Amino acid sequence: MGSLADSMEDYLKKLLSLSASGCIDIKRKELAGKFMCVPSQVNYVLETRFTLEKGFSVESKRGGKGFVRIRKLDLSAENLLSMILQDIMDAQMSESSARGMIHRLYELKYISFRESRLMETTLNSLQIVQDVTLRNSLTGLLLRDMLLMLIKYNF
Amino acid sequence: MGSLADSMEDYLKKLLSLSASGCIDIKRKELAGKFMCVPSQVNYVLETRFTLEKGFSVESKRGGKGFVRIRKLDLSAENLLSMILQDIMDAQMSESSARGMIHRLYELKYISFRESRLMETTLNSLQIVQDVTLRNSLTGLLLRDMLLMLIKYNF
DNA sequence: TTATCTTTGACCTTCTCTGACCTTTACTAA
DNA sequence: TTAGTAAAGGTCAGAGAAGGTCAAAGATAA
Repeated sequence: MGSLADSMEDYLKKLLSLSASGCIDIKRKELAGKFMCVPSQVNYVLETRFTLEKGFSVESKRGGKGFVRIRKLDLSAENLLSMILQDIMDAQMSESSARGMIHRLYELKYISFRESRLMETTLNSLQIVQDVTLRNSLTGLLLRDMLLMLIKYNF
Repeated sequence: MGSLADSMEDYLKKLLSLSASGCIDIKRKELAGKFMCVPSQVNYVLETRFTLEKGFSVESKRGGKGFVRIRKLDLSAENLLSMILQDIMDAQMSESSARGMIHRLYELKYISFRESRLMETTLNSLQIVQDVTLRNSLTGLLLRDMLLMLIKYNF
């Protein structure tokens, strides 16, 4: 069976999916109690599973009436396009930002899972290019062209 | 008589064939214990017998509640992808034959139109690689990895 | 005998989980 | 008001639990 962290992740995601607003408030200590672990374990789960990268935002308040609020972000199309535009404008497209972009495109359902894997596979294969400069330009070029293609054939 | 590696291979393949999902999770240390060998021997078996080329995918997670997951991929003979795979397994590939292959895959409905465009875009971008040998190896590698990916994430 | 395949073991990296200690906030008694 | 206190939540380093790597030694096959 999965780790405690995994179950806690599942539990929170289930709560989130059941909530109409895509937002839940929890008590750190209560949650820890329910899972019979130390409160800081909750932070561990939040830091590893509910990151911005993964499409969540977490805010909290300390002290009496404190809480931890978890939100499922739904990135708007405008946000995404502006981000991508920026990435493309920046001449240098690092491999990691390329991967981030691919992931976001998938999350937003602009590309299918297979398409995202196809794009990532390309990045992987490029790793055998020794010349870093060549590899980086290839990465940028590839992402750009793929995006243009996707846009052309109707996003 | 067979080596330890051979028996371990047989054992794992039997487990796989008994599993309805074609997927098993094992504990590296436990398996090593069962065969009275060091844990790294398990890695040796996985690396030599359960490769992507041989139709398996292996993923794992470290740390507490870690695991090694072995999947049997569909590489059956009637699978066109696997036949194509044989052709290009270790060879270089010219751009034109790569394009032909992509087109065939599309015609046979193994890939969508967008997917075919994505793959072709990659070939286009590779054109900036001057060194023909490098370019052809990259082309072969890319096609191969893309096919393996398509097989891995199964239809 | 040489080349290839197996096996081992020392050392490494990643992931989880815990506990001690810190900071912030609401409330309340002076 | 203000100072103090209790009740949250936050941080961080370290321990423990997997799995991974690599090179060298030991077998086997050609």
